[in-house]
Amino acid sequence: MAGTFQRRNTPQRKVVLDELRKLTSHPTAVELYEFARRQLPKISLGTVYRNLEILTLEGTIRRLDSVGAEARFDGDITEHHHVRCVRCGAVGDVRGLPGLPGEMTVTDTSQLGGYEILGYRLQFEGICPLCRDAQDAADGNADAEAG
Amino acid sequence: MAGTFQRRNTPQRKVVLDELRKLTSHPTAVELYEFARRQLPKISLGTVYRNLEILTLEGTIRRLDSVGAEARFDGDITEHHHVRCVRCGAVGDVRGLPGLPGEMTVTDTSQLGGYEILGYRLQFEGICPLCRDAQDAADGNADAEAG
DNA sequence: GTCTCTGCAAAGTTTTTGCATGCAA
DNA sequence: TTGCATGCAAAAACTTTGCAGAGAC
Repeated sequence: MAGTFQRRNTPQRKVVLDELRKLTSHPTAVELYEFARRQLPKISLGTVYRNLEILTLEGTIRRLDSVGAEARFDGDITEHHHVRCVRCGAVGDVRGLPGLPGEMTVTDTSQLGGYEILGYRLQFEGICPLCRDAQDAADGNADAEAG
Repeated sequence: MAGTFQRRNTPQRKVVLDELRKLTSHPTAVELYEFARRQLPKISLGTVYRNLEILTLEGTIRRLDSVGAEARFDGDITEHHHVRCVRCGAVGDVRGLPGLPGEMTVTDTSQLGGYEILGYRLQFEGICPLCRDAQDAADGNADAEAG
């Protein structure tokens, strides 16, 4: 039966989890691999992927599929949503958004195509502070080109 | 300058768009390619990808990055959200959800990490009717194993 | 005739997997 | 000692791109 395997606490798994929890940047697997290599130079990308999958299935971390081409990972599994910068792809956190239902209970599935709803994710799109600054700076020079 | 090119109305582009609009299954590029080949046997997957990108940039169709590993596409660009089946990966539509804010206006960016918000997507997760049926059937035999 | 689009194929990117060995428990 | 996990590398899955010829306008 699935789920009855004995999980082992290897240094690789610990480093992957520790590094992910240290980062607030929602890194990709490859980015996390680079960080992990600083502590375990021989760790392989395959191992990083395998541990990320295990930790995701355990519910220890969260996988963000919705933020672009590659998956990103979040060591913070408390309730929150994400913003993705449409310019640079950075991902930030969104918490306690005013005006949003803290919990949505959907009992009428007739408008859900018969799906049984397990949960939802709110995914914002926007422009991060750094790209806003860059845009503001560019706007100062853009008027001449607009005509 | 970008955007000044004259778009041509090729049969390939028409077929890609027509097939996508016929389907409500939010197909992947490869799935759409299979459908398109029935009308244009020599169409290439690269052409399908290129046209999907063009149509997306034009705003004629919608690309769904948020529903799994591969991108899916939606020929219906009216306002609606999506449900993804966590079992089989199918994607359904969600419309006029009661209790949801039809439009969210977020002016206080302090809780958004300084991001300028452009929009949002609501992404549901659930179990589709087919997988529910399969689960119900399986539950009848699962009691013995639970103990 | 011009210039975008196409088919084909190669290559790029991201993720998974096979296998022999390593190591946590 | 047992068997899950690792490193390495090949492969799979998905998407993009270069190029010469085709075809829309």
